[in-house]
Amino acid sequence: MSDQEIERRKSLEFLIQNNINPYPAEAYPVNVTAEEIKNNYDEQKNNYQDISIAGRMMSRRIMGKVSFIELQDHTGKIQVYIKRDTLCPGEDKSLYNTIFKKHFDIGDIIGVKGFVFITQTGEITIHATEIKMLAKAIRPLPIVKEKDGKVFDAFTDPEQRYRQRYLDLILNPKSRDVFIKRTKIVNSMRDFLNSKGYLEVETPILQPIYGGAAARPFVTHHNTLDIDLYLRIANELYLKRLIVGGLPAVYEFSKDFRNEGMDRFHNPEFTQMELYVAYKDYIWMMELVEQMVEYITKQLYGTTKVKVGENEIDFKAPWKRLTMYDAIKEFTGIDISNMNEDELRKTAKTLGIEVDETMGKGKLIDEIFGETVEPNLIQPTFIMDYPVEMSPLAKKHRSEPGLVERFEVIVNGKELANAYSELNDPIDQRKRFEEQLILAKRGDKEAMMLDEDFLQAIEYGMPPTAGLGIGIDRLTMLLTDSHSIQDVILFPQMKPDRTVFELNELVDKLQEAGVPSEWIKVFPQIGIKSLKALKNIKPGKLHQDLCGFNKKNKLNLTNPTLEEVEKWLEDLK
RNA sequence: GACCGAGUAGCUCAGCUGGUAGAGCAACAGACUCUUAAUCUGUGGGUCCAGGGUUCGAUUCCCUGCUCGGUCACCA
Repeated sequence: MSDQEIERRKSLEFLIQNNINPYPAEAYPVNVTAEEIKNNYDEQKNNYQDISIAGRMMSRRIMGKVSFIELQDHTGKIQVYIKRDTLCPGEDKSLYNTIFKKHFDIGDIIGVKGFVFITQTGEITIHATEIKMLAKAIRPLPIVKEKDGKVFDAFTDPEQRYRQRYLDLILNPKSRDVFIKRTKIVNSMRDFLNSKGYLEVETPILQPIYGGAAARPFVTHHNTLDIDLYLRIANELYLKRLIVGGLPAVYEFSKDFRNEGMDRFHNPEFTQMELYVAYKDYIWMMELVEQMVEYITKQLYGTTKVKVGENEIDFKAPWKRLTMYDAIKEFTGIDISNMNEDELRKTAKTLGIEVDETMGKGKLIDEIFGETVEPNLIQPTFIMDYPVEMSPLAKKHRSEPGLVERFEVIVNGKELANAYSELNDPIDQRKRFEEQLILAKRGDKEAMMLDEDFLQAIEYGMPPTAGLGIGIDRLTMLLTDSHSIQDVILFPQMKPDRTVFELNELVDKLQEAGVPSEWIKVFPQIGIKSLKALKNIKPGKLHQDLCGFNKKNKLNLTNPTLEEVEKWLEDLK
């Protein structure tokens, strides 16, 4: 424990001994927020003269008989003026002199009652008539200072920001803002879809057969049924079953799981919104997508223009539409629409793209597109008509052989959404699944499984349907100008910290060996933080270290005997 | 998965060619009744990520590991 933590625990004790509950149970009535005061206070009107507010004390300037603190609630910070003789009108000044000055700390959650005024330096401030401890913080908060919009000692370490998101939310208003925006984005998307009468549904996350996308799944096990289940990689096949069932339009905000690499665009669990509408096609869906995203952007910013990195992106509909072949032609000058596999391979090579013999026609086209076109599409663009080999769930193109009716939305060089005229021909669908099975046998770990139950469903007849998947994380990244997916997911996946794991393991073993808990706490402090460290230590040295630490730090613990220490080590083996 | 970079006080970071560490803020003691990165005086605080090696001696050099970041690869 650091000196500061020890000090705070002492303060905690002091409060308790002076009949001040550091964690009171009763509600604290709040009648105003920092933002409301700052926006609406008017010296002439003399409003906000009886306010009650609660929040976290973020900084403190003590000037003898007067102090200023910054109180932060969910809307922002406001300054509070604490004057000894206002707070303690009587003889007893201990609330100010002792309780507040000595035993309140930065990070404590407090309640303040008082009236608003403007200081000599012109800052809207609450003059406190009452302060109350609502929750004592016994761990010091990182200190961030600010002057004229410049931030000093900013809390920016990505590891801490993601592992301890609560600190990020307390200390970085921008981060808090991103997550508020994320919810607004989801809400306006839901409003948009509901206004059209579409039905929001829930489908299984645990699936006996995973499908609907090309990806490796997470596997889990159901004990009672004694079967393996997969965390869904998509919900497409379930939503389509609902279309078979006669629901005309269904959608779901779907947490999906993919057991693949992680980088700034990929988190193992992520969110997609999938939508299926009967009797529509992908042409119709393009209009819906551009309208929906335009609507969301307007709701969020009041404009369709958003700055993303160096670029200003305009989401105003309609968006540019290009077929995949035309897009490649536009960016390379090469028309690949009539090329066979060999010619495609040659073309790829001349463009400096690495190819190998296992790549089929579809894969080659995708590689060429990914290298030459995708990164260059900054403004929202529909890329239409993909090779059939890459899209086992999309309907064959109405006029172009070898292609399917599929589009992707590319924004800022990245895919944002993916949509098809859905394949509803059960014979063709079975054939496509079978082709996937062949790929799987050849070792493609992402090939789709044959879903017999799904095939059965569409054999009963599925109306022609347009389907869409849109990445909520990616959309949020775009609309909040976030560099990494971890900035738009509250608790992104992180590798567990090995040292924490080892420490827990050690504590468990020490408990088993009957070491008293007050002594267990000492072990890490004398440098023993893992079982490995304990194995190499001699009982005599351990005994010396423990007793020495006790004496040096005046813990006043009863020293164990050497025999006891020997027995602990014995029991650990 | 490959390569590169980072890990030092509660926080943000210095620390030269190896001699066991510094600053600001925070903390503690004191002064101060309108300050605002408050100020002024004084004090305490660190297995320099972990393990191993080279060395008389390692925070520093080398190797391995852990965690994070970046780039690329894989991947929607």
